Amino acid sequence: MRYGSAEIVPPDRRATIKEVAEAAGVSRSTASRALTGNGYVAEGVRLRVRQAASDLGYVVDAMARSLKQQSTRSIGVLVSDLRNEFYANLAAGASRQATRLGYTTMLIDDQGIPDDEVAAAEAFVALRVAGVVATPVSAAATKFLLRQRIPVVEVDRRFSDGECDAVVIDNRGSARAVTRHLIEQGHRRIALLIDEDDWTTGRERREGYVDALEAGGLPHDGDLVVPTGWDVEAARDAALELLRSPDRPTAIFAANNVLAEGAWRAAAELGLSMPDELSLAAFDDAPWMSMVTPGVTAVAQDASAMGRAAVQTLLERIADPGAGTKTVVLSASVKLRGSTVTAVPRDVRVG
Amino acid sequence: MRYGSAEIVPPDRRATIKEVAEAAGVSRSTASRALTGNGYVAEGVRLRVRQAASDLGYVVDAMARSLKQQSTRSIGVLVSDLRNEFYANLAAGASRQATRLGYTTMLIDDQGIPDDEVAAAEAFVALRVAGVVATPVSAAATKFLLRQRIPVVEVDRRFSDGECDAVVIDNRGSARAVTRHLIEQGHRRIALLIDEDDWTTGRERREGYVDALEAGGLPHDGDLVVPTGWDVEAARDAALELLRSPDRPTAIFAANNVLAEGAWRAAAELGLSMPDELSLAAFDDAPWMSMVTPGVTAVAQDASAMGRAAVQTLLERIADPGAGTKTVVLSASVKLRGSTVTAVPRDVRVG
DNA sequence: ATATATTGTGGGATCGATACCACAACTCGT
DNA sequence: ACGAGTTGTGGTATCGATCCCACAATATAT
Repeated sequence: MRYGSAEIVPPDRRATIKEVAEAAGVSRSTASRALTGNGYVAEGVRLRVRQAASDLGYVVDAMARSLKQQSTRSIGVLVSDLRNEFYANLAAGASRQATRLGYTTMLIDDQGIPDDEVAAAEAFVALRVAGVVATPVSAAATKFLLRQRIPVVEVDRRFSDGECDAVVIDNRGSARAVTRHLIEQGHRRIALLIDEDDWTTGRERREGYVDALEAGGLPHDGDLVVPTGWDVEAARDAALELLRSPDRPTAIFAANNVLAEGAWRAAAELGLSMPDELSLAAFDDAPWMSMVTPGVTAVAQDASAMGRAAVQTLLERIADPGAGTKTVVLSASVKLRGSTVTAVPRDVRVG
Repeated sequence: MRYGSAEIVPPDRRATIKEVAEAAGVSRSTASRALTGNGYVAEGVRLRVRQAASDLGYVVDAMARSLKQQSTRSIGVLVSDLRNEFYANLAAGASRQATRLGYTTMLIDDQGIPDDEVAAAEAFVALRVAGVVATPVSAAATKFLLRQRIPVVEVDRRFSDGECDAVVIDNRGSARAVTRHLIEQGHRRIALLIDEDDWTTGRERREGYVDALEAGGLPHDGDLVVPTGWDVEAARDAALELLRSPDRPTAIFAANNVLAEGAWRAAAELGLSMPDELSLAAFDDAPWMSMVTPGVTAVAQDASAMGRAAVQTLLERIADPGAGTKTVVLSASVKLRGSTVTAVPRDVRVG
């Protein structure tokens, strides 16, 4: 872009609406109306202002705007670990939906650390976000946000039941369905590999597992519920110990994809062939589960859809702050694969 | 929290510094100094103000602050597809580093769409971010941001060479190393599965591939460079066709993890055993590559470290806008696995 | 005792955009 | 020709926090 022979150099200060107004020969009020479309402006003037704005490379200052308007078009998204694809997909779904609906997203990864979660909540308040979508790791952040009158939607798990909206899947029902499937395959000793009991996810998955055992008339053997750490190594170690014991289970139900990876590695290490020597089922489908041989039976949750639904719910709440809280329960499907069956039937849908 | 017998209800308006000042019996100026720590405040007064702020649940309005200060403590992160774990890890690394250094992150997923990328850039300008980290899909967004005097760090690939900082890995060298490895395994017909040539990533990986062929005295057969779409399906189809041809290659080098998945599925479908009937190597290590049997040889880039380095570079640039642009080249390692070798040696480091 | 630092506080302008209100110019019906 | 309505524009206060500057009060030096 050249004017005469001189290269255009951008000014060192950004243009303000005042400069746009002067360039167009109108007042700031008129310029504002021309650019935002709120209020009367003659067509010719509107064009002149638009042209001046574009010439000057004017971009509205969202700070000044939202300071005046006392509201922002941005939402906060708080997830526990972006490197875990479940959260990444959730964030992607939320972010895209927000963009689609004209909101910008402030994303914070709190690494599952409660203190960081509260710090993130404070940052969101400082930024005056219109609302927050969070996968909570404690009740503190949500409480803090709600006290500040900022709408919150809890996703995946609940810490503030009834106090805010939520988007979850039917953990209990899905866990029950998978466990029932294992029972139907003839298994009598089915272990549950689980990392926590404090979150609704862990608790409900465990309840579903117990439900199915009871419905199937199987004893609920406490030794078969194996608590473990949250990472692959811990899960692998726990699974190794479990599978080396004399009365080892014939099937393992891993409560999430990380634990499933640990179990898978343990089984591979011990040379146990699936599904005959050991069956494995997981909560949370992950790409590798359909890449390995045999594939791993898993409950597939659409994390991206959860993110979308959460943003949707949040914006409805923003539009109507007075409405009663609601919980959206999304369905999940069980992907049957070679780790539990020899002839693989088509997907089963639950929830 | 109860006072007397009445439940405390939060006020419907958020507290401002003026209210904090009044509660503490000081002026707004003093309250500001007490809270920010800029300027003189008597110790007793500081405590009184802090207490008042905490009682009122005061949280600073970042909008008002940055409007006055004409600067923000937030950066923009622009990635192409959060569902792709490469970008997710990159974003996680960037986000965490930013948080660590006292910045908040605005994350946008532009889905690899140039128009969305430019829209995202405009949103960043409106929000007056201090800088932007981006995996560019065209030159437009970066140019726009630079014209607005907003520092940009391009990550993974370059569109604005020399005009801004960048963080990349040694694509050419890594591709050369992998291809050389395949040649050393005795392969003479090595196909390159690649989805694009317009980005520095694709171009350099291809150059590295060609380098190695030439160095190994092999003919550079154009038919062995297979262009394909960017998704798994397209890659699988291309690989299927390639592997069904009468003079099929004995090795495939997939230019990224998505294409590798397509190739893997194609090989599985055709029942080709690895590494004897077919060898497969990939650029971009993904979790499934170490879960499957045999494992897939791959160039492992530390996406999280790239994100960290990008934020680091960005903040240095913000601190010293006048310095010459720099390009940070991170190293990558080649993970040798069963898809190319029978006895698996330890990792080879390149770059 | 007076001059000079030091310590501490408040007043008021400022950042950029918006939106209410007043008002001007013009159209139209009677 | 006059009042009522429509169309269009500008002046000004405002959002919340910061920070420069003036200035008061006290401490220290000469």
